[in-house]
Amino acid sequence: MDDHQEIRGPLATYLGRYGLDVSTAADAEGVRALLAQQCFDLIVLDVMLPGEDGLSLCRYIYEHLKIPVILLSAMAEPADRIAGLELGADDYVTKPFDPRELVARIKTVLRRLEGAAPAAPAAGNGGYSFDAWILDTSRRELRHCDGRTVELSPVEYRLLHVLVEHPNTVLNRERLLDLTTRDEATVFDRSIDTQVSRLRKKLGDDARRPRLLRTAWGDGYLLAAEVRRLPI
Amino acid sequence: MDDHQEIRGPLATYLGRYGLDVSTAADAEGVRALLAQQCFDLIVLDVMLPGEDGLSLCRYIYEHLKIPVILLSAMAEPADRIAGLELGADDYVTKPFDPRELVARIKTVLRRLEGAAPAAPAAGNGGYSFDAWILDTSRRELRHCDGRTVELSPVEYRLLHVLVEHPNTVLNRERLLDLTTRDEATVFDRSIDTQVSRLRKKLGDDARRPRLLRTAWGDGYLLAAEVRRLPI
DNA sequence: CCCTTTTGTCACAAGTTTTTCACACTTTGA
DNA sequence: TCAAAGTGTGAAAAACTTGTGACAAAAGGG
Repeated sequence: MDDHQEIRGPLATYLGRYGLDVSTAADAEGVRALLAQQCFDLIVLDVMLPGEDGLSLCRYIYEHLKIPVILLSAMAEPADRIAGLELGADDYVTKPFDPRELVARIKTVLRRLEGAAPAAPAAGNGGYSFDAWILDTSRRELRHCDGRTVELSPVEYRLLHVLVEHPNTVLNRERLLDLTTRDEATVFDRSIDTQVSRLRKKLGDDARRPRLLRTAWGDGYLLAAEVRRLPI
Repeated sequence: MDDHQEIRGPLATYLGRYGLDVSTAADAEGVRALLAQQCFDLIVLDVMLPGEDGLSLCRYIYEHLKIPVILLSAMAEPADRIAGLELGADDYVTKPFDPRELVARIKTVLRRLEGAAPAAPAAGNGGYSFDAWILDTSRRELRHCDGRTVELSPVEYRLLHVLVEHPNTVLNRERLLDLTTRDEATVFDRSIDTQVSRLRKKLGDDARRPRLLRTAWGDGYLLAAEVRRLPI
């Protein structure tokens, strides 16, 4: 996750040789896209990214995902390093550096984390990520991987929650209504359509050609996405 | 725990000023003596000690005591740092260094540990920090990071305390009432709304678009912030 | 290709829920 | 006992949600 291909490629290869499973991205947006798709144990992040600042991304990761971050930077003053560490980074390595030292520092961070492993299950159960979205079930909000959050009404939230718990599965209207409406108020089928429409709009899904919240003609709807449960 | 009195003294004083409780020792034997007497959260260790090597002491501490260690050393080659980290050190700082960076690294190591550990609940009565605020539980007051303090009424204080103990979690009115009212006086739900409104005003939160004390429509309220327990 | 069925969307209104306020009642401390 | 601060209450206002019906668009079947 460095901004220079010349560094990023070889570094990834090098880390891979140490038994680490590595993915790389060119900029903050790429990192967020990766984060939405899979879980990571640790993130190595260059402070100088094109576009969004590495530091702001670091803060986001610390606050929302709790994945350890090691910051990389060229010519960092002590003040820069302090700022990075106080933002939630777990280490700060200044370029140029010996790649073996980076490996050692990665392992040190991971070692500490494993040692103190049993993460408290108490505070909320994290959430789900799918496509470029994160449904944060403890905060009850929907966040895009670019950082913006989208407000969801109670029914929209419940609807998305149901969909996300049954991804790639057709859910008929009756089922969706049962799972969505709180009291057994008799509502007619079509109200779900409206809610789907509203949700699609918030997800940026085009109804003509929906990518995520697809229509199962004559049957119901389904969320077409790979959903991951997030720890936290 | 540095071998030079000229450094050790001032450094201890400096660290003390950051709210850290510090003991010092001149050599490995002194460290071992201290370790036998009391518990430490973290040890800062100079590699070049008279007598027993700092590295061997570090290994001992890692293997037997599991107390985090930050190694200090003058003119360390990457190979030295790697060796130190692989021996179980949690960080390795090369002299000369900015003392503020050392403080930042100490806090980072401690934070990493706290986050993973099951966090002792009762323990300290220090306080909590969230957003730009500090809730001082020993003084029962709310301070902004710009220095000004805000007076809280008893109920406001209890409400904020509850929220701060369950951050990023939706708490319904019933729950908030249970945790907020002292005696089981039957109070109706809506009184919480009033208190929330009053608290929001003091936190400078706009009710139209609350940033911190958010409304979970149809459910309750939640504090949307990263909360940290403060030591002291 | 046309007709029927199903779905998408919109504005609107009804219904809920929340916010805020003044006021009365209670507690606290001098 | 009195004043001052705190707190619950009810009501009114504001904000927001959500079902509905109408109509447009799309899909499927013959």
